[in-house]
Parts: sequence; C-alpha cells; structure tokens
Amino acid sequence: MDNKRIEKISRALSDANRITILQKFKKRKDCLYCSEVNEMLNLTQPAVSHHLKQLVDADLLISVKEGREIKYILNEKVLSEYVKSLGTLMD
Amino acid sequence: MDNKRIEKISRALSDANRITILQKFKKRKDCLYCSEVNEMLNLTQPAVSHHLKQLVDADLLISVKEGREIKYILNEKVLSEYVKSLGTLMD
DNA sequence: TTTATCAATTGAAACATTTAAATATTCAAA
DNA sequence: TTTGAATATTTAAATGTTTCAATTGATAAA
Repeated sequence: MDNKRIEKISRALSDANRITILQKFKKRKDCLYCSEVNEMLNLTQPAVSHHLKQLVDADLLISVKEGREIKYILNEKVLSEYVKSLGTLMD
Repeated sequence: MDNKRIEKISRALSDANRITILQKFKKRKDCLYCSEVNEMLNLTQPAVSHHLKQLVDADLLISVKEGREIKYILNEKVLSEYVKSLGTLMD
C-alpha cells in the first residue's frame, strides 16, 4: 500500500465520529444502514452523510444501494492491508 | 486504546511527509536525527519541526536531547497498540 | 564571551475540514 | 403521478492544518 493510500485512510480514521461508526460494525452483525448511523451519532444528517462519504472514499466502507436505503459494509480487506502496512514499520 | 488516542495517532499518520519520516526508521537503524529529517524532506526547517512535533505529540516518536541535537526514536509500543486497536475492528 | 549551529516558536497566507441549514435527488408507496 | 422518506449536495461559517519567512532560544566551539 503506497503512502498516498495510507495518508487517505489515516485521515479517514482521524475523527472520533468515524471511529465510532466503524466500531458499530462489531455489535451490529456485519452491516449498518445509514439511518442507524444517524440515530447513533448526535449529528445532523448531512454531517453523517459527510463522514460516511469519507469512509467510503477511503475504501474502508462499501456502500450498497437497497431501494431508497443505503447499506454499508466494512471493507475488512482494505482495513487489514492498512494495518499490515503500518506493521511493516516495526519489522 | 480509547478513541481519542486513535484519532490523534491517525491524524499524525495522515500526512505523506510524516509517513515518510516513520519509514526512514527502517533504513537507518533505530533512530533519526532532526537534521537527517531536514535533509531527506524537501521542506523548510520549521515545517519539519512541525511534523516531528505532531509525531511526538501522538507518542509515535520519542525525542531525546543530545547536546544541541535531537535524536528521535520510534515508539514501537504505541504504534503496535494502535495497530492492535484497529485490528479489533475486524475480529 | 562572542559566534555559529541546531531546533523551536511566532506570524501570516493558503488551503482543508467540520458542521448546520437549506435545498436537491432518488425511489417507494399511495 | 403525487407524496413522503432516505440520502446527497450546496453554501457558508468556524476551525484546523500546512507551509514559509523571520525570529528566538539553547548549546557547543572558537
């Protein structure tokens, strides 16, 4: 993973609200709906939309349109590649 | 590691210059001097000082004063705790 | 003690991020 | 086809980041 990707993912992770969103995937089984994120964060809907976009743009989340709802899936592959890249700093 | 720590470390990692700095620790044995960072980044000295401060404030680097030079040591413990925290998102 | 060197701080400019309010878009259901 | 619900986009304000130029502070060497 190149430095630009690491930079982008790190930036996506550099916000407490977005970290909270990612953590919710553990409790809810494997996916989250946009409206669920709206309920759990004390933010306006546009702000939540913005945060989800950051996570999708960084490829940490995959968005799937389902009718008029949007389902988000954690992209474990990208997250694990990111973690692995940081791990090489310590080898 | 709590979300505020994760946020802070992620922010420190969200800049290509700072990622480059951390990567240099692999080539140079285990420590880097401020002047070496100045040479390898195409930035002014105050800009480099700023980036190093971000990394130190996030506890990713430890700074040690040696006469009028400053030696930086990679804080592998903190980096590995960070990586571990992100890993729990996938368990 | 004066001078030179290494690094931090300050100030200012350019740019990016976060947020809320208002508006727009998309799609399902009536 | 109109209405309503879910989500995105735009705009604007507040705040934070990055950078350089200039300055300051500290320490070593002359």
